[in-house]
Amino acid sequence: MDVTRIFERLNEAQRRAVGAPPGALLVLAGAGSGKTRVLTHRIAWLVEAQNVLPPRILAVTFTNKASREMRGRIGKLLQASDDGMRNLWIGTFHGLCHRLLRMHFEEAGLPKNFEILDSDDQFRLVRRVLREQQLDEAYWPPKQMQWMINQHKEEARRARDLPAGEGQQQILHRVYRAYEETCQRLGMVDFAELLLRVFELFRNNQLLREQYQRRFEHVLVDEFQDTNTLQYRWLRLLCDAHKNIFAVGDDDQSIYGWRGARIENLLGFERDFPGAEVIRLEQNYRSSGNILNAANAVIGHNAGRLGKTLWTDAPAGTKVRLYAADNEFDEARFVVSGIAEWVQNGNRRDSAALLYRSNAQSRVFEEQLLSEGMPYRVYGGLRFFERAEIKDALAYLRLISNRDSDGAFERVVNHPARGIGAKTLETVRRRARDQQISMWKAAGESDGELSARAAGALQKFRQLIDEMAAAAAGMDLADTTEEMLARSGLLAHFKKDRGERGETRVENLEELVSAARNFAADDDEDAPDELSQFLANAALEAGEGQAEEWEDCVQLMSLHSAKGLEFDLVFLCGMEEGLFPHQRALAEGNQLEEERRLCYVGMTRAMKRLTLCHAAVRRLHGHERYARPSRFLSEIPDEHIEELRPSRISRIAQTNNAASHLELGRRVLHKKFGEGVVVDFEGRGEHARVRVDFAGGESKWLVCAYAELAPA
DNA sequence: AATCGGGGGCTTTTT
DNA sequence: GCCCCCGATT
Repeated sequence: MDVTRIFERLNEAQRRAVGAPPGALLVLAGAGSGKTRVLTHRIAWLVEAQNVLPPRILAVTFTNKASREMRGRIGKLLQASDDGMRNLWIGTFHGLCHRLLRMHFEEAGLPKNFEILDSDDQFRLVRRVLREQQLDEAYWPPKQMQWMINQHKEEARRARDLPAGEGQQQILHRVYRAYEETCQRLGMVDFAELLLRVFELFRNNQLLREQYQRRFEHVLVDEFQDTNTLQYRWLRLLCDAHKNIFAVGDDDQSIYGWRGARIENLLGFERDFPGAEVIRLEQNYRSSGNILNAANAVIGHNAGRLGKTLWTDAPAGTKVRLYAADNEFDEARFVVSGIAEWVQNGNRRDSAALLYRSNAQSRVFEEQLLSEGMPYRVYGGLRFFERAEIKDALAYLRLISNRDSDGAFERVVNHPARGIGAKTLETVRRRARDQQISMWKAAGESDGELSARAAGALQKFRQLIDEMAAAAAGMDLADTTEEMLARSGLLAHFKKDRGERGETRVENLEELVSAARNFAADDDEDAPDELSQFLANAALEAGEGQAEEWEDCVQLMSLHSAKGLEFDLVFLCGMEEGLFPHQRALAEGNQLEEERRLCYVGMTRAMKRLTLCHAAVRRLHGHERYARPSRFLSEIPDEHIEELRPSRISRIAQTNNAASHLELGRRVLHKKFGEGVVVDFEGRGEHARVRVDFAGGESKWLVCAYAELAPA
């Protein structure tokens, strides 16, 4: 056991964290401070220096990607065999809960073959429940109902825990209750349910709780600032006996408040775990000095931080560049030419990233990149297992695996078309509802209510699925998938769709076959069959946004997607008030700090060069908008900034002292014309003129020196 | 059953 | 202004 090997590549703070005595420990890990390194080394230290057995350790992450990466790094560190690593539980909250529920489905009150609903499946089920409850979707938007249900679940509230309520409340609760009942009846588990079930299981079952509290003697959590209420309660329950929790997070990088993440979990850690130690990792190994200091200055404007100041040994490097574009096209031209130059200087394209606040901004950049012939990759959008054709194929597989899967039945019973129309389905649906049976079973009953043709079509469909299932029994997963694609007519359906869209869909379906071929199922004796595992995996891990792209590409993504990544060259675009910080965040009032954290996250992605851009004019929602530069820009001290082109906006002020309050987008008041907005300017000194769009619809050029424009 | 067009909406995302 | 969804139309 060579403990020095574990410590030798760590700095002082990292060592303190890795070698801390058991107990509650909060590691505040700044951007680029070696967070994953500390987590992985902590586990190595527990195993090698403390002789903790790997099955005694539980490590929780948020994304599959993070858990894969951690598993890989620990494997290398421990030089453990695959078998040794299998005993080490590393996974996402949802993945771990799924595993626990598979093992304890009975105690959790679930059928053995329970199915996982992804967000889309859940949405469809909610919509179905609404229809069954005779509620008008226009008044009760399924999206909002879904949100409401998840909200309750994340606070560990069941429908039965809610007061009866009145009016709207009463109906909401009725929907929630009906949704719960339907899920239970059909053996469906949505994402939040995975966690809630295990939480309730541990809470209500003392034996099991104590068993797992003993088993997982050491609990480690990554991205702790992203935990929601339920996840945090889940963790506390699990650690209740020993309080050995090693939580790593960064309050400054909390950017998911809008989806339930509670930064309070991090801020209140010392209160919830009395005697907890807090260690700060403040040495940054990523960015050069100017970039880091600029980012520090921005985040310094947030109140209510736990407090941390990152520093670096690295040289100051180039200053943060600031470009004031005329409009979004100018911005795109500037950015793309900057990347072209970077590439000409011998750098890789994929070391350059283009970051923005909202995905819609990517379009202009894409057009420019396309016209310059520069390969790029846009992150975001639908992921592999979320694509319609893939979900269609999965629905067939789900039916093969479980005939009672109503969601799957509804999705493909008439897709491709086989003469089973809306009327027939309505009858089947009603029958299923009345008798509390699945649609599959309802479709199999012949009570003479349906026309012979409709009944025949349903029988044919049932026969098709049965045949596919029978064939599947003697085949492996990939062959089953291939057979299903052929027999169902799905592949043929998309093949006759000429054009690019159909082509991509066929490619995706073919890709699904290779995904099935490469799928490594768990072959424990108590593991579910291969197909069930594949389906669960598809729900829990939606896969990459695009088929793996090996070409060296410029990276385009939202600021949120960029978290956790790093690039030599970063362009942070669209830094305008209203866009970033976003209008909706400003309107909500308390969300400015999260926007600022997002800015901090974006800036700290850059290793060598960071360029910030804003445009004076931007077309947004069909209107030209004149926006002031983001307040975040003015929060960066001048000493770290190099202005590549003075802003047109500040030029108005520079060229005309008398009109220094004038800038594009500013509301002004004119004695005669009333209130308006400054939309353009020209000239300098006493000749400076501005164009003002007045509220009455008139647009006028006014000479600043005479017009006496007052701020509105 | 596919296609057209009107209407609404329009921040960020993982599981 | 663009995109997606839904309903109506062929």
